[in-house]
Amino acid sequence: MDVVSPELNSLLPDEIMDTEAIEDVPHSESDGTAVQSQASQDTSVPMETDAPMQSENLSICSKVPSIEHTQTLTSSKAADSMLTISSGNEPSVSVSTSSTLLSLKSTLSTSTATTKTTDSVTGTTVSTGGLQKHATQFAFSAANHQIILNKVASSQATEAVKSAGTPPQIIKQEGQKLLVTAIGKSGQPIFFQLPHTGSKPGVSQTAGNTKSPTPQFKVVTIGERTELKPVMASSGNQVTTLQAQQLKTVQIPKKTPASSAAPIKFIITKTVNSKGLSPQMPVSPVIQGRVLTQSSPVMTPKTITLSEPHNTNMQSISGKKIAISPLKTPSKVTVVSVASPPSSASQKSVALPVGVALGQQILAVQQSTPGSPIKVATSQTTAQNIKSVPVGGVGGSQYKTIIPLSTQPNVQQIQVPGNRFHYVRLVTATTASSTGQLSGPNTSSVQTGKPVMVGTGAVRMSVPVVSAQAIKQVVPKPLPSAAQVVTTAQTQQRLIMPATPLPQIQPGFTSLPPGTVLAPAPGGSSVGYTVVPAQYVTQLQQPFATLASSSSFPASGAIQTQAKLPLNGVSAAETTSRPRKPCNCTKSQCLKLYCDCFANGEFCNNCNCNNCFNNLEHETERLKAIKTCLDRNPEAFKPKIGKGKEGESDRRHSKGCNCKRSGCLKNYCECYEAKIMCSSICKCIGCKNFEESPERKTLMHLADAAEVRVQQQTAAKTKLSSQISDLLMRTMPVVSSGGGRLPFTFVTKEVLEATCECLLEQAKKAEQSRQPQAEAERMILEEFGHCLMSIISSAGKAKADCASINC
DNA sequence: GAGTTTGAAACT
DNA sequence: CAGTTTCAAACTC
Repeated sequence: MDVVSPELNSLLPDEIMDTEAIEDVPHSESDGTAVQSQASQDTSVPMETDAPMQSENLSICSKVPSIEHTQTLTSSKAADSMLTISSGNEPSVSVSTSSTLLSLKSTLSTSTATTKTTDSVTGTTVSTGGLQKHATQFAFSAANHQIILNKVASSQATEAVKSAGTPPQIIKQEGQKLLVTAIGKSGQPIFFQLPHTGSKPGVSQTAGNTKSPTPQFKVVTIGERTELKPVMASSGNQVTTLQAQQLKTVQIPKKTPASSAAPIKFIITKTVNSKGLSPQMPVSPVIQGRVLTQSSPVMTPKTITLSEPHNTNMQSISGKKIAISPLKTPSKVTVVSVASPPSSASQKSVALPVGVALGQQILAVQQSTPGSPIKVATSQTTAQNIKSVPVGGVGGSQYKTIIPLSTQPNVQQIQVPGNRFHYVRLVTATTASSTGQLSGPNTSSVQTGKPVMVGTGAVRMSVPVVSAQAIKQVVPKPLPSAAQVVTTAQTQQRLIMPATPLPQIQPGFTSLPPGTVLAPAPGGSSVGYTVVPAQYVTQLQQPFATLASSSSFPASGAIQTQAKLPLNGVSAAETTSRPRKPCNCTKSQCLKLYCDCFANGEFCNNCNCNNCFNNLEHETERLKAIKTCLDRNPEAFKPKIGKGKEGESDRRHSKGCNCKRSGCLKNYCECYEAKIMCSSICKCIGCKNFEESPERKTLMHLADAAEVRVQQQTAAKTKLSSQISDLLMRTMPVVSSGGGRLPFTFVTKEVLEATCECLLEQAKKAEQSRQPQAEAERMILEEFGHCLMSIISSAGKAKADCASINC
């Protein structure tokens, strides 16, 4: 799910802000997508943070008739994290984790066979046994570093939990349950109850209901994060087989005690098997897991990923849109299933954004010191409007799901085709995971409540915004010496953002540049924010919608690791690679719009600038500069190339150029640079950048010709290189085989001179004997033949000698 | 790579 | 709002 704060929405380009495709859904049908913490009164709660929380309890309730379901959960252990999500009819997700180091890889297939997977590193075992297609629940338990994923009756699960001595937080979600209890160190089991039944609210699901709707989304983040993860849920009656395609993700970044325990990251994604698409086929969940990270012995962050492949065919959702109301009602989140046919319009998805608000409503996420459990309860009153709008006018339309920033803890970068700007969407793990399965073979629908991204893939996946400290650690250029980045083969750098309180600048947040994300500073709910450019996310190469926790967020410079989990079918490198010209600013400190990096809402990275302040180390100055620019021009950070008026070209410069000498046919001209023609709003002099301009045509023709020439040259080079390589490959065997050398290699200078002397001597001999010219030539040629034979003979002999030596 | 040109941004 | 200055990218040599 894409998230853009209401404030940022106002800054988004027209493409994004286009609300034509918005399908607004009445709030009454949103099934309680709102999520609000009890402490939501604190509007300054950071949107997201990886603050050094040792524990947290989250309760997200959707479709709760009354506040009674909104509870503040209390964790008895400092290291425990608990998140409870419940929707109206008691569908719920409850996750509680301890500091147990855990790596899990499991797969819950549709078959009844028992699957047991043991992680080779941690020995964590996940087994799924006796899974019945009709079973409504399975218990996912972990004890002593062992997670057992079983499909059990709800009662069994409850008993198991009780036996484990850890009262689980059970959130019933219509048609499914997800219950996770504390893992680990005390042997508490983890239970994931994922009932499939479409039973009525409050009714425990029973096995055998094969037609029950599949579990809805799940994004559960547990750990020491202060922000709450958005949870996508749907009401039971509206769950259809199409929704079975929903990807379900549960992220449980678990922060262990700072001493030696490693943070735990749970990433649980669940997607119904494609076979479940068939109405006749019972839908069975598939859970896949993998160990995402392994880090240093001191800190051993481990990630449990339970994922169910999501086989959503994005093609099928073309033309469908997730309607999200943009800014009108920021406190409302409505996710409309756009994939399903109108006939199945009954589908509803409930977005339960658990994300931390950015200076807005949303949950109050309290951060406690290590050892002090945090209690966070959220209600659904702060549902955010979400919209999906077509963006980009090139290469087909794309849709972006935008919801207020406040509801999403994760960011997802949006790249609009033809647009230099890069936007950050706050996305849930569910979103990220779902997009990762775009190529899936199935179906015609998109789960409700899921973000829909249709397009050519220009929409980039993102990385979660982590705590300010985390971001700061990996600030590319201004990286402080104390910063540490430790990565392993599967670890990921994390951002450490500064905790600089910036309350005085917060008013300016109402109009941040696009591509900027506010991240809360750790240590408090109202401390400050860090503006994180969208591009910065990719700079850090964190194309994963996973949230990691760390054991020590305090300024100690904790090492952060992030597991790599390719999303959207794109590898990390592919996802993160986005070429950008480095700036060369020398006087502006990269805090003025002269700097392209700054103008694009990006941090400078690998630039050639001097005295750069466009980084996290100078966040205060940067924010001030942003505010200054916005004061001067509220649209300063809007893309200059936007939609034109009716009947005009889709793309045109928003302000028009003012060229005087370039004829608008050089890159000095912003219109020309953007490969668009000047429009009526341009104030250029001597403009030649119009449709019928012969100069422009000539220039374009030359440019095309040059491009063709370059391509041809490249092809020629490639071909030549290939031929050379081929030739070498042919000759190499001759040379290398037997260790011999070709005869001609024996024709050295000395041999040549000797041969010539022989030939001359033969010529003298013929002359002295007064032989006819023909005879003389014959004698010389014969001598030449003798010489060649000698050379060949010598070569052969040397080869034989060499071979004998080698033997 | 240094110097020049250019036009947007910033400033007055 | 207009004129001027500043700035960095584009361009030229």
